[in-house]
Amino acid sequence: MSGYKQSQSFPGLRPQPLLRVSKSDRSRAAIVDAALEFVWSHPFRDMTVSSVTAQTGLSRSAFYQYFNDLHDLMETLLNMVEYEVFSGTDPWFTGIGDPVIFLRKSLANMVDICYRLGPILRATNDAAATDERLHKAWLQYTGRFDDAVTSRIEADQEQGLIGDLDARSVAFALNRLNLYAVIEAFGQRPRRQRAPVRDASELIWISSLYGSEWLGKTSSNLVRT
Amino acid sequence: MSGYKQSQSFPGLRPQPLLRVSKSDRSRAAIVDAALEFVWSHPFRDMTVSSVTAQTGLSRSAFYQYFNDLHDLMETLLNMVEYEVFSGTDPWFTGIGDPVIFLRKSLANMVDICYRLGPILRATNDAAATDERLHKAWLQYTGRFDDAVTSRIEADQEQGLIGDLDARSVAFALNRLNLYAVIEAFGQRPRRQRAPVRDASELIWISSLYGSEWLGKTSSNLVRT
DNA sequence: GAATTATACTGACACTATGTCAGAAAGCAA
DNA sequence: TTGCTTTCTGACATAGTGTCAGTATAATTC
Repeated sequence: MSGYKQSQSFPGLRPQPLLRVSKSDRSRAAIVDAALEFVWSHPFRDMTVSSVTAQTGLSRSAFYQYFNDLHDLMETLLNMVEYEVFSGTDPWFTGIGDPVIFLRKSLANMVDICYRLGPILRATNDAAATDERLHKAWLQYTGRFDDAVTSRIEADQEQGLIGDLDARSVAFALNRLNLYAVIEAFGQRPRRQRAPVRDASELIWISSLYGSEWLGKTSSNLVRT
Repeated sequence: MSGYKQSQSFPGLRPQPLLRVSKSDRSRAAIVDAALEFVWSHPFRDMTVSSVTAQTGLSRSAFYQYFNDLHDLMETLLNMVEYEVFSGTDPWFTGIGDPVIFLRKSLANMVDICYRLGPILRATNDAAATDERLHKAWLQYTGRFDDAVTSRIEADQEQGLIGDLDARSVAFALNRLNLYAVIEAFGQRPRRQRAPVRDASELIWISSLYGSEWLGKTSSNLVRT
């Protein structure tokens, strides 16, 4: 579904298949590393094929052995980010029990992960503005999030925990809040602190979904920095 | 402040100075019109200097008489949008009385205006990803909004209408919600309906600022489509 | 470990879009 | 018409892209 390649096949007896990396694998990884390095300290608009390959010792044209273009490379980074963020937000999506606790946990994880990956998220978003294919991939990424949040809201509505609201529209709006708040807060210098971003997210998600009376109630087991 | 040029000077007796437009003025306006036309039906990434001037009968190089580059042109569009959106959201920023009513009004206006200007907003945002100067202009634009919302929240906190929350962080988060929800919902095809977007914004802003108990109370005087 | 095959890589090329500039054309005043 | 100013254009240099024929390096086989 995500095109994210796990070292899936592992045919038993072959010796150390995970360490047996071809030159091709190493070059490709070097390019990805160089891209990660690059977006950490430069905006995407300054990225060129030369600037990436220069970090690897490869010639510019070697790049095209592994990726169709820069946007293709950025799609790889996007898939990495998506995997991480989805893992981190799992608690609320799948947790059983007091949903406010799980929501807090998911939001806190999301903020932490995006703090770590902020520049990548920002770069992939910027890159999506200049490429049709990557833009579609970005929409799919955000769309999957919208789906997951919508489902969770609808499930809680059936339990009577969330009132009568348009789950899809609210999920869409809340996700845009999170996504672009973290991109702007953590994706460029000077990077903001995590706590205020997280707290604002919590406040807004909880009060608009479960009602403002839930706000202070279940936070005792969470560490505030 | 906004660089938005009004026909400012009007030295009394000179005949019809408003109609006395130089050729230069007309050419410049033609380029702006062509850009507006363009972004309505194409993504910004497909915009080139040729594609814009072709609509005007001018040669490509004439463009540089009026703008430094495409991003300079887009900054003009951004200033137009900013002016409109700021005007529309004025009620909540300056209104005296029940703030929830004014907030509703401002959000509804904002959604209507952004529905009308969605493609322009989207194009300027996309363009900002590829130009340092325009990116800064964009940050200033959003920053002015953050300031205005923060002030209003703090004022209402002094009145005891809004509880103890970090005004700046919450303003930042809520503004990102609005901004990117309308960009995505109205800036590209297929465009979404306005009502669900507006209702979701209302729900989230009101419940997180004033508390969810305000939700249904003051909506009787507002038309729902 | 030499021979053979397959893979990875490179430099040169054609192409697109940009921004500049000297000079041509058009507008305007007297 | 003349002369002056504003507006516009075609030609040029530049930067980055993506391709390809051919070379170098790695992997495999004996």
